[in-house]
Formats: sequence, C-alpha cells, structure tokens
Amino acid sequence: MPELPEVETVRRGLEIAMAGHTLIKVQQRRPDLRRPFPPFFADRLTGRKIVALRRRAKYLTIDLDDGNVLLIHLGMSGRMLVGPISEAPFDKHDHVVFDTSNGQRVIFNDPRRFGVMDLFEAKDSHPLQHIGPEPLGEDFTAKALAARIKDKISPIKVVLLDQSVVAGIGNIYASEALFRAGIAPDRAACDIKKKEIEKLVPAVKQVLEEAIAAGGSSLKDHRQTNGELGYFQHSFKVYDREGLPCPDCRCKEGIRRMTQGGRSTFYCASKQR
DNA sequence: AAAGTTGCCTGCAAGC
DNA sequence: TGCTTGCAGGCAACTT
Repeated sequence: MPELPEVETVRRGLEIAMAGHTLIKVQQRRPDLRRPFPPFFADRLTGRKIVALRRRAKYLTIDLDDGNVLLIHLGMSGRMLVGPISEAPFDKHDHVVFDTSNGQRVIFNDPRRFGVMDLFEAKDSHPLQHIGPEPLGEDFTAKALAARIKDKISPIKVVLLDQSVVAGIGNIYASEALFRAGIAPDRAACDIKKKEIEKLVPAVKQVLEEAIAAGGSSLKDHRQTNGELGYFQHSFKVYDREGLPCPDCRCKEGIRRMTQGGRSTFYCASKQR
C-alpha cells in the first residue's frame, strides 16, 4: 500500500486522534509481523502520553513522554483505523490495538503482515539514518539529487525507489514522476542530464503533493484513518494503465509496461525519452 | 497471478 | 594473490 502520500495521510489522521493523549490500553494480538515485536511491547506503551506524530520516508515515528519512540511501517497492506473504543469483535488481521484517554481506538490491520513495529530510545542513534532527503523538504534540490545519482548505473526508475537516494518514493510515484518529467525509466541514472533532473525534482514534489491532497492512492488496501479510500488513483497518468492511451500525446502504442528490478514500470515510450 | 515494501543473500568487481 | 567492501539483482516474508 503505502508510499509517502499514503503514510502522510495516515499520519495526519492519527495526529488528530492521538496527539497529546495517553495510551490507556495496548493489545498486541500476535507475536510478530514481518519481524517479532520488541520485548514487553504493550507494557512499555501503556500509560505513555503521545507527544508528537511524525513521518520519515514511509515510516511513522511516534514520540512518547518517556523519551522512547514508537516506529511503525505499514508494509504493503497495513492500515491504521480510528474509531471509538467498543466491544466490536476484532478482524483476523487486527494485529495491534491502541486505546487512548480520549476514548479513541486505533487498530493496526495488516493482512500480508509485511509491516513493522518497534521501539527505540530517542537519544540513541536513529534507526532511519541511512535514508535520504525528504522529497518535499527544501534540501531536495536538483543539485542534491544530481550528486546522489551521478555514479549510479542502474535505471533511473530503480534508483528513485532507493530510499537512501530519496525518501518515500515507491512503485506508483516513481512511474508517475518520470512520466511528468518526460524521462524514460530505463535510462541509466548517471546519464540523466542536468536539465532533465531540473524537471524531475519538481515533478516528484508535485505528484507527491497532489497525492497527499487526495488522501493518497487506494489500489486495494490503503485507507485513510476514517476508513475512507484515497482517491489519487483516479489521477494516475501511467500507473496500472497498460494499453490505455497516453494522456499527453497521440502515440499509437499508448501506455506500456515493463519489469525493472522485479517490479512493474509504466511509461509512454513516445513522450518519455 | 500479481500486488503499494524492505532487507537479506548471493555473486561479481574493484580497491588495497 | 587474497581479503574486504560495495554494488546490483533476486528472493522471501504473507494474504487476497
């Protein structure tokens, strides 16, 4: 599910429900997700006040009043759903349940279980150190991106998915940004010209901002915290549109699909060069 | 069958 | 030569 816009959408929903409130009850309903929960996970969270909810790349980081930080990754199919505390039965894939002092219940549901939850001390070295600049931040500039890709012989699409190059871009928005910038996804990153990088950086920022404004993209699993779908999938120009006409040109072939690094890439061979 | 992610494993190449 | 390091590519984790 979640790339930067989806995680940011979830962060905003959780902030409204949880910021400034105390976790009065935490239920861990299975021993592991993609990896085991840390020891005494629920006990260490119970009674803690939530100071701030932040996002780094595709991770949520929740600052607690004891100096610890709750780290959450939604994997492929993770959802965070907010509702009132109730007696309703849980779903099979409701793995973690947070009840707050303002009567809210936040349920982490993740059928594929590729998600992660962990706890670390804020004063320790941050476990997300290797991650590159936030694409919506001021330091993500054409110059900065150029410096990070100048030695990379991998295709630009694959490089955009590398979280150490730029944070938070996944399979959907990599294809969409390259389409907007008019760059062919299979070109070696080191061969992309300065002028083209100067188109790519604003294309990345623009597509991510538009997607956040739309509540993210719901292909299948993504939900906002109120359970509603995101709706940016209706604005895709290439993603999952193989065989459909290119929205920007009159080429005969339309949108094509290829596999790069084991994952689908969608593009227009005529517009993107 | 393929899916929005991550990180581990392997193999190879380069550098010392 | 042989060791280490770092890419780059493939795959596994799981359910629908």
